[in-house]
Amino acid sequence: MVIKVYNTLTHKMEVFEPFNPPIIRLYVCGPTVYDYTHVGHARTYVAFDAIKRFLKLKGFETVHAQNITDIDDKIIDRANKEGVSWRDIAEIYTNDYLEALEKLRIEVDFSPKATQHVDEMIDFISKLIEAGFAYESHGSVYFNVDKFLEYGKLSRRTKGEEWRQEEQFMREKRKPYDFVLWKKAKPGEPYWESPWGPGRPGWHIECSVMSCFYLGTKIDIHGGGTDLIFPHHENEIAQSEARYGVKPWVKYWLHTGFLTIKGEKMSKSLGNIIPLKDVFKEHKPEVLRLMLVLTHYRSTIDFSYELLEQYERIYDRLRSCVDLLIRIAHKENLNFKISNQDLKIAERIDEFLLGFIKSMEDDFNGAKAAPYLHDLISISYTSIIPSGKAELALRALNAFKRMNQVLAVLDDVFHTKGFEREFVDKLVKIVIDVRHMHRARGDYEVADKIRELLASLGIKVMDSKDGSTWSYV
RNA sequence: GCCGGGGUAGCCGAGCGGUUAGGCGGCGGGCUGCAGACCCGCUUUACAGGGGUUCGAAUCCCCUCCCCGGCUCCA
Repeated sequence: MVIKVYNTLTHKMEVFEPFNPPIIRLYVCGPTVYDYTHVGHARTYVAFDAIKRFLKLKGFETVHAQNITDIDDKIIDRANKEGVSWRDIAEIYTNDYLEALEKLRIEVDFSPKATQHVDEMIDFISKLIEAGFAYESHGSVYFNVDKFLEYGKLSRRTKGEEWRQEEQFMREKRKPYDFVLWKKAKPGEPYWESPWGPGRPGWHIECSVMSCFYLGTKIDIHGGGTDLIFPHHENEIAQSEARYGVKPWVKYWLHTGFLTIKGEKMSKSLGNIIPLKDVFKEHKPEVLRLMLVLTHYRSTIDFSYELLEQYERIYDRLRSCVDLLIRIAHKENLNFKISNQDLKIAERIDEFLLGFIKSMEDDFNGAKAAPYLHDLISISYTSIIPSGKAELALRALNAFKRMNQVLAVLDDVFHTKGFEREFVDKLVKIVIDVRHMHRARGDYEVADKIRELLASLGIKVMDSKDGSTWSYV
């Protein structure tokens, strides 16, 4: 089955055909580390992580690079304001970012830092000057946009007036829309030595340099938030295609929709930025991740804690369901005797898995895939768990595992070691049995106390006429 | 102003020419010592407004209204 993707470059849905299958080279524009990572960042990074995980599920091999911009005007400004070195600022927020990736189960193969690739950037810029695509002026270097005839093809801006950028350097630039590749250092600013004197790299150049350095000049997917289309990605294309003469340098440009707060974009001036560390105080990272993966990556998400709490319930239901299935699957009554009715259930499980995968094949549409996850949960509760049949539980678990390759919110449930799980099972069963003795004799005070104590360990006990079941909260 | 993305039942949100997607919430019921979880039923034949094309439109075309984003830095 083919995968379809929406390409910002062509504004169309296209059949996904990587340059050199089964390898897929993926570059995602990472953060400038001058402040805490926020939910908007998470949206983009989780979206691309899910896309990558889905491609892996489909049998592709992926190489994923996501840069860290650790030198930039904003970092310098912040350092000056706080009276600390720019390196300290970069380090604090780099750590915050890496921690966020880990919590959200985002796996990146390369996290290159701009400051570690300054030599390559200087070389890249020199080559652009040699080829006539860039010029030195007053100790800075600018890209000569007029020389790159296809400028504007990604953002579909055709008029020069729409390209204005970095206007404060108008005295040095030939055209208002030329952009800086190398920025001359002012006194007191951090700098690196270069053929044009002390300075630091411009913002756009690092992504061109690092993506080509780690992934080569034929990149399958390049992504980021929609706000990066212009000027950042437009400039990256100009730099890279001018430098290497390759076309297209990137085959598929993918952009994530915004995450807004009460309908408005997060911004410093509105003061509505929600840092991840705040979200994680009360909510599990997996809940946020589940919400983000089950929303289409291009649509706007109007974030609210109420919305997140909806997914919290879904997450709890999912977890309990899988947990119960695992316990059934571990029973020793496997005989693979399956009735016709069981077979029908098994077929439906397969249908749900297939539906999930097909939905993801359609431009990684997590929102379209979500109902199949719900169907799988539902059939587990209505048919599989009550039946207590390990054969069916195993089949459902297999489907959940596949879905989880993309979702990545159940890793801890699946990774609990067999022995450990068995031991905990037996231990909890003993406690529950003891509680039953109290219940049988009507001593509900002790029974409730036991239930309460188990709950404090994250173990939820549920009584029914067939005895008690339990699961992790 | 220009360029994008949208407006779908209380809320979130798929579908994008023909089988009442799904979830969340609410209400009622079942189960239960209580509670929770879970199950069943209802809320649900909804698609901004107007016109057109069609045997048939939430889906295509035209007009209007409204919301959000981008157009110096931003995931």
